[in-house]
Amino acid sequence: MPRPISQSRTDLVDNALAAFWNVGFQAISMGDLVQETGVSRGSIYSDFKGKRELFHACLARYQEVAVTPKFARVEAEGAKLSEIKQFLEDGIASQESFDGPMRGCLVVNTLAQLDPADKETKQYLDFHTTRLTNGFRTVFERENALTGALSDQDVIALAEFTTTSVLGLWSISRKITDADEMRRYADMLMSLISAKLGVECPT
Amino acid sequence: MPRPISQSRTDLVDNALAAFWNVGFQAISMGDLVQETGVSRGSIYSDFKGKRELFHACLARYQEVAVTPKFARVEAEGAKLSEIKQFLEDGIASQESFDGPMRGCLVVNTLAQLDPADKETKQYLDFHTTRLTNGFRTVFERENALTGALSDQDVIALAEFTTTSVLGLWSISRKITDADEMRRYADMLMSLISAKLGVECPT
DNA sequence: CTTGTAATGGAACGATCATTCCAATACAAG
DNA sequence: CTTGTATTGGAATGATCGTTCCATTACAAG
Repeated sequence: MPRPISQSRTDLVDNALAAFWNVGFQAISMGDLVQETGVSRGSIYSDFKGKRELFHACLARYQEVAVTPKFARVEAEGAKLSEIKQFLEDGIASQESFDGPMRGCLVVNTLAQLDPADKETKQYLDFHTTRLTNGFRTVFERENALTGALSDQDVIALAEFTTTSVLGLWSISRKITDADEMRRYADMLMSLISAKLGVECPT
Repeated sequence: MPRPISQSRTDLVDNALAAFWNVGFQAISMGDLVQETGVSRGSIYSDFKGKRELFHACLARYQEVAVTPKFARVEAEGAKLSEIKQFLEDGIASQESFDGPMRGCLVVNTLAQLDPADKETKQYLDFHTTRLTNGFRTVFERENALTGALSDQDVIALAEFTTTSVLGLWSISRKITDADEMRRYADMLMSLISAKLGVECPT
């Protein structure tokens, strides 16, 4: 039965995002995508040039539906270390409650199978890491303004470190079944950052 | 010309390891593997049941040729924080001098595209992370014996954190072109660990 | 109702994949 | 030289892949 209910194309991207996230870009086929999204081959190819372009749309959408809801509080005016702690807890809780395989972070997963020649995909990954680092840095600058414990360079280095370290959390999350191990990681990260900044560790 | 010089099968695994590491398990084909290793299809399939089993042999070999040469000093009797610092610097220098695309760490790459149902491959990844955590933990215990700053639980948590954090370094290394950024990360990690343990940061 | 549009299900295509198979052949052992 | 074995290059297989194409059809606009 062709032409059922005309559905917004947001559905396509949202469902494709879930599929890419759960299974991986390389591992999932266009046939799978047709089934998972409920959108026909013809429609997918009329909206996107191919699998890769659809994936790019999903990477952009990932920021909206997965990153922003959790990270916006860190980017908010006046955010402090407790907002970073909450960001980590949100991510862990979200992974914990997700009914399915450990999917980790789409950006981290993509990073690991990125074709070095694929500059276009790389830009989406750069955006993500830059976003995290900027968010962390602004918070660290705000905290550091009170104590002046760190130089500007050190604040930036601490922000870059935090981003890298968080990527590690999502990397290893794909084989971790115990969310408490992730919480121990988050507590330790907060403890180390607080000590470096010379402020109280949020509880 | 069939049957040239009989080469040890170590060549097969070593060259296959390089191929898996550079290109990735999913992205590389058996045809590529035949070309990269110089071993015929028939021989590969007579030595290994298939692509997956060959990959497992490569994951095991990875420990010998990539991990042990760098991490053994951390696992050595009497190793201290300076050995961990050297381990990080070794990895960064190795990535820096490698002539080719940023390959990162084979274990981290595999983690990101691991089929959750593939318990067999998962064991090789578990081995790696356990190895790192144990190595870090032993060093931290040795350092902590001097100051007694941390509880046994905290020492373990710090070791787990360090492992996770290092995985993050190798994850992001695949898109980093500037080795100095990795060095800043390593310095910050050493600084944070030293502070937590209450000992001098190795220089 | 008529027309135009948008989306359908599914066939078709050429490429590539992992795997199997085998006749041909080089070398070691006798 | 003869035999046995290990390895070869390459054909063959059956499956799956991304992509293209299209007749069909539901719905909105007139």
